Amino acid sequence: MNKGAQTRAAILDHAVAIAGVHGLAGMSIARLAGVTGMSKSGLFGHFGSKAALQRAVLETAAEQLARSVLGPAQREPTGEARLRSLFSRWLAWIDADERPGGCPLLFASIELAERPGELRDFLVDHQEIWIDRIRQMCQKAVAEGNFREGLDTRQFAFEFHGIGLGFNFARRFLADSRALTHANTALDRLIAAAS
Amino acid sequence: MNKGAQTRAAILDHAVAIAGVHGLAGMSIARLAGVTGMSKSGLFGHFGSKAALQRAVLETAAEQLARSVLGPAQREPTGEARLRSLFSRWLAWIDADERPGGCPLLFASIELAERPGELRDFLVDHQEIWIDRIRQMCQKAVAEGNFREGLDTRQFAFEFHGIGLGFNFARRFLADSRALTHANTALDRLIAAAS
DNA sequence: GCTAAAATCGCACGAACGTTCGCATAGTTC
DNA sequence: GAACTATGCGAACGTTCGTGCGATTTTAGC
Repeated sequence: MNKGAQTRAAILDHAVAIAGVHGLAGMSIARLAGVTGMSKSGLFGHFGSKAALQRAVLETAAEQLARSVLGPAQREPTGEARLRSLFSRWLAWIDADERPGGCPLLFASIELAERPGELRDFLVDHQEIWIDRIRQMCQKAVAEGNFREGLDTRQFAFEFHGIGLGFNFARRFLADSRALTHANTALDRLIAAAS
Repeated sequence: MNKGAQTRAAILDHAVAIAGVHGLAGMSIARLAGVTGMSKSGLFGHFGSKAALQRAVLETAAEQLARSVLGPAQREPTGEARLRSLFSRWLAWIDADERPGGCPLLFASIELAERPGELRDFLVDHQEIWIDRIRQMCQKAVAEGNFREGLDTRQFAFEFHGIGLGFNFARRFLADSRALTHANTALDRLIAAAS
């Protein structure tokens, strides 16, 4: 890896963390330069614009999510087991200490919900794909007989997603120690109703 | 009402809307002055600091929520009916056109999740009370025999809240037309399991 | 080890930010 | 209507924002 690419990756690691705390808009180049030990202009040169930096942050976060949540889950056996694996890895990703603010993509989605533009489009695409992945896994569980025939898989994905959002809120904002138990219980109930 | 209080209220109405789109940090005094037709300094004088303005915005939003969601629900008969009323009014509040960005308190909670301070404390208090209200209504439904004895009311409140978050996300961010149906189905399932 | 390219820096810019101030005007009270 | 206060404005402050540019250092290929 080039020196440039190397530096760029290091910058983005810090940037994801900052964006998780202060949001994409609150992630200023001066602050980012401070924590990376670079000059503003030196850092800026890697991206060319603030928007490009924000875009790179979202792409980095999406890659990290794919690598540490979706990827491992897809190596599990299909059906209910894979769904459960995805769920627990997703919660762990949200709760990870090294990434303050929980899931940066969730934060950015709320932040940009009413602000049309390239960044928002990227996020909508990502989140729609994410929810559809859940639906597909659910569909697979139906096909394999884990879940009952005729199950509304879209409804399942909606509720699955809602539990994750509730966990993100309870854990990161309210610092509720019971959040994990509640989320797991909710998933058990969801799966039981689907079986 | 004084001229001052009147103007202040008008400012805050606009401020809640702007905060719902751009967040508390992105709600600049210049922008707010623009939509209210005032000068920056004239507007600023009503609050004395940006932080005080932000605080007033949160208090205004909390009052609006209490007036249009919690209050009416508490005039319904207790038990399951009141919970259902609270739920549908909550969804309507999230989906209201005149308040872009959904629930401004939800947005602010995510925004300030990792930024300790007076504003965050206010929000944590508010959200804990909100979730506890759900729990209390659930408890009442148990006492009245709508719900089964021994029901975990905290768990119920967690799931109830998660459905609302899922609806907020699907409706405001993904613009999913099926969100309302999904949320209502999820609530039915939650209540059926509690009965 | 030389050289071209890439990376980084210091510096400066215009714009927007929150905030302050003195002054005019509008509202309220008698 | 006079006296007083509350309200609002315009101009300016110092700071921070994203961005551009020329100079300088570091890296990579021969």
